[in-house]
Amino acid sequence: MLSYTEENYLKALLKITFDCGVKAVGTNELAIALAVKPATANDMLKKLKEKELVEYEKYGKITLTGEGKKNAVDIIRKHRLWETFLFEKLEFSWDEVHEVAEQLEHIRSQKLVDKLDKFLNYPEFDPHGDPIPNKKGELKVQFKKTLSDVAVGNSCKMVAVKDNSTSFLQYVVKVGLGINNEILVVSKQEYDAITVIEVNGLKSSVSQKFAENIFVVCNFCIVGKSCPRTKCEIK
Amino acid sequence: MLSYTEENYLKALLKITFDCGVKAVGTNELAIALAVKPATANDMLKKLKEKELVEYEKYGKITLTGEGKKNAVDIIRKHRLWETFLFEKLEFSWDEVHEVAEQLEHIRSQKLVDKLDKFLNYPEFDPHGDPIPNKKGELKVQFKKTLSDVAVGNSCKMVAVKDNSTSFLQYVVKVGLGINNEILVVSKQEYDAITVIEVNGLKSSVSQKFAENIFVVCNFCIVGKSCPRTKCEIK
DNA sequence: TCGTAAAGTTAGACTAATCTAATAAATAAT
DNA sequence: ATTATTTATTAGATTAGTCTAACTTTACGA
Repeated sequence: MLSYTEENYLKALLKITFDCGVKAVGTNELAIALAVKPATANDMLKKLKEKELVEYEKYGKITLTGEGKKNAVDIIRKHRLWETFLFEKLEFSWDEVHEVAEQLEHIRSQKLVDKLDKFLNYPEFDPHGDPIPNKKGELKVQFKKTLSDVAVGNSCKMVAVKDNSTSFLQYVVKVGLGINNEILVVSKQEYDAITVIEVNGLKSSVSQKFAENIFVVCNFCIVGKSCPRTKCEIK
Repeated sequence: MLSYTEENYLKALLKITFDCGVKAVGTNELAIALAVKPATANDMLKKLKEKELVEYEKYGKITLTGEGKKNAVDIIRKHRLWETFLFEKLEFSWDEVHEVAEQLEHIRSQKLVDKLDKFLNYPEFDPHGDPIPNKKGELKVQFKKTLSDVAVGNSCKMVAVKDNSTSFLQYVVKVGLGINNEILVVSKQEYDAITVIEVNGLKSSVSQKFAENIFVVCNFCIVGKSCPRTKCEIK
C-alpha cells in the first residue's frame, strides 16, 4: 500500500505531465511542485522506481509507469470528487475546496469513492471545470479552461470563478454572469485582448484579467456528442 | 497542531474513561487499546504531558487535561458525524462505517465539520446510537445501549444492529423489527433473560444474545424534555 | 512482610521522510 | 571545445513513531 507521501509524489508527476502530457519530468521540477528539496525528491524517486511506479535513467527524466499512472489518476479522481461534494453538497466556495480535498483524497476506501461518485450522480467535471476520471480512469479532456482561452465566435458555460474578491464578484454580477450561464465571445481586440462577450443578450467588454478569472467549459465538451474527447485510459 | 497519532492517543484515553469516566487509565491498558507496545505508549505520554494534554505522576494513572479532553471530544465528534454521513447519505451498512470514519476523523477543517453537521441536520446520535458531541462538546448521555439493557416496562427505539449476519438479520425481520421501530419490553425471565418484546402489536420472545445485538435509544433520551442528560461540557 | 507477578520506564535501534552540504553529470554559453 | 551554470545525486544528520530487551516500581498473595 502506498503512503500518503508516495501518493502525493505520483499525483504531482501526473499533474506536471497531464496537460496533455508530452514531456517527462525532472527532479527539480518535481521537488518544487511538492515544496521539498531536490535531494528529498531524489530519495523518494528511488523508492518509487524500486516499486516500479516510475521509470527513469540516472540523471534522466522521469515518467510514470502504467501502474504509477493508475494510482495517480485514482488520487486525482478522489480529489475532484471530494471537491465536487464540498462545493455542491456542503456549500463550500470555489476557493475553499482544494485545501480540504488535498486531505480527503488520501482516504482509503474503494467503496467510499464509488458511493460518493453515485451520490454526486457521476459528475464529469469538478467545480473548477477540471475533468473527473471515471472508475476506469477515463476522463474527458477540456481544451478550454478560462474565458480567455475561448476563441471568438465560440460560446461556453461558466462553471466557476478563480478570483473570489468582492470587487471581482461584483463585476461578474454586473455583466450579468452567474454559474452555468452561457457566454458568447463576440470579439476580441488583438492589441490588449479586450473581449466583448454576450450573456443573455447583454453585451459587455471585459479585460484579459477578467477573462482569465472566469472558468468555463466548452459546449461541445459538455454535450459530449460530437465532442472531441480523449480517453486517457489507464492500462 | 496535533499529529494523527497524538489524536489517536487522546481519543483512546477518552474512550477508555468515557463510559462515564471515573477511572484514570494505565499505560498498558492504553497500549492495548492502540495496538502498540507499552514502551511506545510511554514515549507518547511523555510528549502529551509536555504539551499539557494529559496529567500523571511517574508510575501513576493517566488523565486527560481540559485541553486534552477538548481535543479528544472533537475527534469523537468528527468520527460520529462521518459515520452518520456514511450511513445516512452514502448507504453504508452499520458495520462498514467505523473503519472509514477512523480515517475521516483526522481531516482538519473546522468549516468542514460545521458544514457536515448542518448537512446532516445536527444529529445527536450516530448509527450505532452513540451520542455525537455538539460544537460546544456537550453530548447526551445514553444509559441504555442495547435492548438487553432496557428494563421491563420501558420502551425504546431500535437504531441499529450489532450483528450483521444474514441469520440474525432474518431473525430481526421475523419479529417485525426495523430501524426506528419502537420496542416495548414486556417481560423478562430472570433465569435466562429470555425477553418478551412487543413491536407494532406483535409479541415475540427473544434471547439474551438477540437482545444484546439490537442497539436502542431510550425514548426519554430522544425526546429530550424530561431527559436525564449530562452535559459533559468541555472547559 | 516478603517475594513474585504485573505494570511502567528506560535505553538503544530501526524506518520513513525530511534536511544541508558536498559532489557529479549534463547542458548551455562563450 | 572548454568553461560555467544548471540539474541530479550522494552522504550524513534529524525527527516522529515504533520496536525489543532490560530494568524499576508497585501491588498482591502466601
